[in-house]
Amino acid sequence: MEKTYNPELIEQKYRELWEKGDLFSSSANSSSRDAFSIVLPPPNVTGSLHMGHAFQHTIMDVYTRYNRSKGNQTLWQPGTDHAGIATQMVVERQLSMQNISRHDLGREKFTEKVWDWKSQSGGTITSQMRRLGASVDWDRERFTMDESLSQAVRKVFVELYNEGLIYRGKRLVNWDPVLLTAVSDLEVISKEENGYLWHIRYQVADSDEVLVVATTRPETMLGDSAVAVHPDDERYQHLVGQSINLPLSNRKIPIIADDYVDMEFGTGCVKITPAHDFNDYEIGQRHSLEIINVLTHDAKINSNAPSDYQDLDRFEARKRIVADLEKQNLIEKIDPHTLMVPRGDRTNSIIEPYMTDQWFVKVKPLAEPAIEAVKNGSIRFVPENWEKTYFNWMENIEDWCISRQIWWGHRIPAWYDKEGKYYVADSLEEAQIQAGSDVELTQDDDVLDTWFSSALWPFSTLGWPEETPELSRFYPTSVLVTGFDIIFFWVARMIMFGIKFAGDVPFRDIYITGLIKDGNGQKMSKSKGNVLDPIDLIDGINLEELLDKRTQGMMQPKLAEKIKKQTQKEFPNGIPSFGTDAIRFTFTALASFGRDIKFDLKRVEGYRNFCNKLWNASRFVLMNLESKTINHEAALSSQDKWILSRLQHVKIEVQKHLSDYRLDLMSQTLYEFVWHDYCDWYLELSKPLLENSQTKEGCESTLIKVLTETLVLLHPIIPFITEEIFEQSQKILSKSHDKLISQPFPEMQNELVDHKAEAEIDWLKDFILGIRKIRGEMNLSPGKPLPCFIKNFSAQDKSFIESNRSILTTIAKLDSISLLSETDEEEESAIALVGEMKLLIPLAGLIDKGAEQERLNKEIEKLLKLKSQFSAKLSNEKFVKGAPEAVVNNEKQKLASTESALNDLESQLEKISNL
RNA sequence: GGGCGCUUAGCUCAGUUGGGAGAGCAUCGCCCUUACAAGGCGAGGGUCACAAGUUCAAGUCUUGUAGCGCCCA
Repeated sequence: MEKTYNPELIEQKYRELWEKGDLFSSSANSSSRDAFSIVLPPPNVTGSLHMGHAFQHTIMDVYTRYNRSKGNQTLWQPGTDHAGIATQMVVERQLSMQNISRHDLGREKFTEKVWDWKSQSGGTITSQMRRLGASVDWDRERFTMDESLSQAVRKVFVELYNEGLIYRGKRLVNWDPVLLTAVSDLEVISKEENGYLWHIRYQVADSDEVLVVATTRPETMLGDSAVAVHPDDERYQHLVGQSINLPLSNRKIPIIADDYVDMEFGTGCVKITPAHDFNDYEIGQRHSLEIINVLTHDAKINSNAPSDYQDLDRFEARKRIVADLEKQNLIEKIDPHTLMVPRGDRTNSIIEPYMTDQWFVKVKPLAEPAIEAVKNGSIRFVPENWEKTYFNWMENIEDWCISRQIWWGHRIPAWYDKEGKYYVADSLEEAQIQAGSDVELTQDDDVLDTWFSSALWPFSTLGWPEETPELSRFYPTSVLVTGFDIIFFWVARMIMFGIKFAGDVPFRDIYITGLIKDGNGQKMSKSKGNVLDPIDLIDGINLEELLDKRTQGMMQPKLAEKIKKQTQKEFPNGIPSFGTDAIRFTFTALASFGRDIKFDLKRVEGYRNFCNKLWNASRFVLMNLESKTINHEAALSSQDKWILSRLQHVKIEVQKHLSDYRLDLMSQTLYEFVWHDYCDWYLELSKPLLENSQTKEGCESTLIKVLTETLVLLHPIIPFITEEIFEQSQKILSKSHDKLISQPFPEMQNELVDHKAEAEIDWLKDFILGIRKIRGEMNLSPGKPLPCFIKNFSAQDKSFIESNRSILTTIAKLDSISLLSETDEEEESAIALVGEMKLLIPLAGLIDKGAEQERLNKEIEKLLKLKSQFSAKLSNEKFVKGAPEAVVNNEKQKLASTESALNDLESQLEKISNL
C-alpha cells in the first residue's frame, strides 16, 4: 500500500471501474425477494449541485449501497427537471446581452435555444454526482421533458380535466409583472418591508361627513369598489348603505359592513379593491362588488382608470396620485408603516394579485386520500413531527394554479376554436375529433408549472402509464429523501398524484433532512456569497479562485466587496482538498434530526483524518499479512475474541441506526469502533500477539476478518477508500477480483458474541489505563520501563495476569509484574486500582512524593463526592422502598465499590505521607 | 394571530421506555514509540436557559417565563 492516503487517485480509479462494471445497475439481484428503490429528487437540469444536494445524495447513496449489499434488487433512479421559469430566465438573460428578446426569436426558435443551453450545461449535475460517488442507475436517467414523461403529463392533465379536477377560470392569481406570468402562491415570498400608511379622506356622498381610509397602496384606489367598516363599529354604523365620492375617479362607491375589517387597524375604514387584493376579492364576492382591474399585465395603469394616470407605472402612479390628493387636501396624514410585501422568488419583483384566465387543479378531492395515507401509516414522515406541517397545509389547501405564461415547459394540451371554446385532449388529432374536422384549432400558449411534471416523477420515471416491469417491481419506492422546504411544492403533490394515478402511495417513508447552513448558521445563498461548492471541498480551492467564484455574475455587484472581505476572513488560505470520502463522512455524521445543520470545515478535517487513520491501520494489517497464508481455523486469543465480539455489536447497531434514519449515530458507531477499539486497542494488542507463535495465527486471521467486514460496513459512507483497501487486501489474500461494492453485508454472528472475553479485555484495559495514568500525571517518560507490584488480587485477577503478562509488559511498558501477598511489605508507591486489585509503582527515583499525594487527594475528593451522592440516595427511605430492587442493588454496589476504592486510596495516602 | 422547533463543555452537536452528564473540534501537559505528527499517551472544562410541578429519582415527563429560529396567515 502507498504510504500516504491520496483520495484523488483512488476516487478517479473507482468512478471508472464501478461504472464500467455496470455495478450501479438496478438489474443486479433481480431474483431477490425484496426490492429497494429511491427516486432522486430531480435537480434543475441546468443548475449545479449545492451543499444540500450533496448532503442528500450522500444519504441516498448510503441507503442504496447498503441495500445493494443486503442483496436487494436496488434502484436509485436519477434524473433532472426542466425548471421552467429558472431556465427560461437564464436563457433570456443570455439573449438580452445580445439585445435580443425571446419575442424577437419567436417561440420555436427560443425553445430551441433553451434545448441548446440544456445540452450545453446539463452535464454539470451528472458529473458532480459522479464525483460524489452517487451509485445511481445511469442507464435509467430521465428528464421531465423526455417524450415518455411528457406523455404521462398529458395523460394526467386530460384525465383530471375529464373528471372535473382541472378547470379553466378567471381568478385572482399571483402575477409576476416582470416575467409576465402567473406563479403559484408557494413561489411568492412575503417579507416585511418599510412603507407608508396613507390616510385618505373620502367624502361621504350628499353629506358633510368624511371617512378617512388607511391604505398602503394608494394607487389601487383607482379600482376601489367600496369602503368597508366593521358591522359593530359604532363610529360608522350610521354610514353603512350610503356611498362615498371616490376622489380622482369621480365614481360613487358604497359603504359596506364586513367583519373582515379590523376596527383597531388604521381608522377602521378599509378601501375595497377586489381586482387587486385577495382579501378584497373575497369581500367583493360576498357583497357582489364590481371588479375593476386598473393594471396592465406589466403593472401599468390601464384604460379603466382616468386618463391622467393611464400608462403610468404602478409606482409612478402612486406618486402622482398622492400628489394629486395632496393638492386637493385629501391626505389626512402619512405614517411610516411596515407591511408584508410579496415578491417573486425568482425575479424579486413585487407580485400583483391580478385577474387572468388560468388553469387550476381542484385540490381538495385529491388531498383527502393523501391526508389519509399519512394518517393511516401508509406513509411515514421521519422525523414524524413533519406530518403536522403536512396536515396543516393539506387541510387548508387552495386550488393550484398550474398554468404559466412562459415558453419552456409542457404545453397545456388544450386547443381553442375561433369562438374561444376549448378542447382538452392528448393531441391535436384528438382535439380535432372533439371539435370536428373543419374547425380551426390553436393550442393554448401556456405551459404547465414544473412541479406538475415533478409530481409524477416516482411513477413517470418507471414507465407509467405503461405497465412496465420496473413499475411493478419498484413502485411504491422505499423512501424519499428531501428537505422540508419542498414538502408543499413537491412531496404533497407526489402523494396526491401517486395515489390517484399509480394506485398507491409513491413512497413508504419520507426522510426529511435538515438544511445545510454555513458556519454562522446563515442560509447559503449566492447573494450572501457564502455558498460552498461541494466539489471545492473535495478538490480544494485557493483563495483567489474562491473569491472569483463567489463574486461572479452577481445580481447586486455592490455586495462584492463585502463578500470578498467575509470570504477572506473565513478562508484566509482557501480550502484544502479533503477528498470525497471525507465530505461524505461529514455529511452522514451531521445527519441528525435537527432542522439546521451548520457546516463546519473543522468537521471535514476530522473525518479526513479518520480516513487517513483507516488507511494507515490497513497498511499495518496488510504489511503484517503480506505473503502469509491465513489460517482461518487457528485458535483465538481473548483479545481476538474481544474484537470479534465488539464487531458483532457494531453490526447490530449499524443496522438499527440505518433503519432509524440516524446516519449520524451510524457513522459515530463506526468511527468509535475503528479508531478506538480496532486501532487504539486491538492493533496495539496485536503487536505482542503477532510476536508469539501461540497467538500469531489467530491474530492474523482476526486482523483481516475484522478489517474486511468493517470495510463493508463503512463502504456505504466512504465508498472509495474502502474499495481501494479491499482491493489491496484481496491481492494479499490472492482472492477473487470482486469489488467491495458487491460484497454481501456481514451478518451478525451470534456465536462470536463473547461476554467472557469482553470482561477480560475490560480488565486488561483498566490495568493498562491505570499504569498510563500514573505515567501521564507523574510526567514519566512513556518509554521508561517500570516495575509493577500487585496486591490484593483475586484468583481471577491472578489468572488474567498470567495469561496477559507479556501483553501487559509490552503495552504498559513494564519491566516486571510481581505479585505480593497480603503480608508482604511494599515499597513507597504510586497506586492505581483495578476493581479491588492494587497496582503499585514504586516511587523510588521515579516519582515525586508530593505529586503522588496531590494526585491521590484529587482522586479521593472525586470519590468522596460520588460516595455522598450514593449514600444520600440509599439513606432516603422513600428511595429504598419505592425504587425497583435492581436499581437499589445497583446503587448499593456502586457505593460499596466507591467505598472500597476510597479506603484503598486513603490508606495509601497515609502510607506514603508517613514515610 | 395560528403552527412547529431550538436553548447541554470555549465551539459544533449526541443523549432512544426517567436511574452515577457524552463525542468531535479547541485548550493544557508529555512524546518523532517502525501503521498513522492528518499521530500517540494523559489532563482540565458543564447549577443540562430560568422557574414551578409530577416522581423515591428529571437533561429526559407537565406547565409557565425569557431568548432565538422556521413555516403559514
